[in-house]
Amino acid sequence: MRIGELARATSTKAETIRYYEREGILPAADRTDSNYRDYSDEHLATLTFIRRARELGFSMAQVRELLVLSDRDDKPCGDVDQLMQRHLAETERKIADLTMLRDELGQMLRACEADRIGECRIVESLGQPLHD
Amino acid sequence: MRIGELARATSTKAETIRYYEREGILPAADRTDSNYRDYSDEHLATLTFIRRARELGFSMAQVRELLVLSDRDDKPCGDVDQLMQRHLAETERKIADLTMLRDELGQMLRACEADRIGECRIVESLGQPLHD
DNA sequence: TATGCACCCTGTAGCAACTACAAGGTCAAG
DNA sequence: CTTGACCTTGTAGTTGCTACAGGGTGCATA
Repeated sequence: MRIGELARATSTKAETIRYYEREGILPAADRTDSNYRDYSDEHLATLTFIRRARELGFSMAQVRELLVLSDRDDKPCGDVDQLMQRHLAETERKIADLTMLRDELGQMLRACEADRIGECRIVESLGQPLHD
Repeated sequence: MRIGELARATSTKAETIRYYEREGILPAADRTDSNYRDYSDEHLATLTFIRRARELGFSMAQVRELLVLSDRDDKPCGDVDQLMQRHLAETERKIADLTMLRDELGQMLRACEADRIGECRIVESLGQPLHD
């Protein structure tokens, strides 16, 4: 299949596919006589894998690792599992951070509401020093 | 104060401060005879504001807006409030996304656990097509 | 006075992970 | 034979910094 078809099949832009090839994350495709890229079903599977992992928040470097691990038949589970665990922990940290952030934003907005008669306090509260 | 002192006072790298100046987000400082930047307390207040807003997840463009709004004395509250509301909503969306992600990662890991005797299923489940 | 060291200056290039052109080649339909 | 959709390469832009390189300044100490 040509790059456009692969792009549609994986909800990926053709430019992104070429970028993955340049980065060595997706193997280069065969070429037709007119120099068009000609992808196989294996390419489709690999790109699907890459996009799914990216969608799950894995970095390109992590996707690279996952691809190497998924290629090995000998007990890859331990390594993959570890990568997933680490990623899960990081995701939970992000959620916690964003939740604190949300609470802080909510507080600021409520402070503003409560202060309708007087002055808006949002701007002032943004001027408070950082809490390291 | 010189750039290093301002940097320490705001937990910001000097390079970042110069970057903010280049971007026009922090006003240029006076210069000493030896061409060193010489910052005022107002600069300190503005940079504190910027860093706090960035820490709260506002983009540079949003910080720019906030700075303009916070400079106006005439009822800026409505506009600031709206910006905050939008940012809050976006933050909540991100939390929801990450929570789904976390659940999915957790499921994959459990599938792997349950399958110790057989084969690891993480790699396969990563190969599933994307859910648009 | 010399020297060392911390600090400052400008300018440029790099990071992640794409995205968006520009300028041109290919192919099938009408 | 032309139109339009597709493909090619190469380069530059995005966001928010960060990291040099290669030089100048300011102050304490030997």
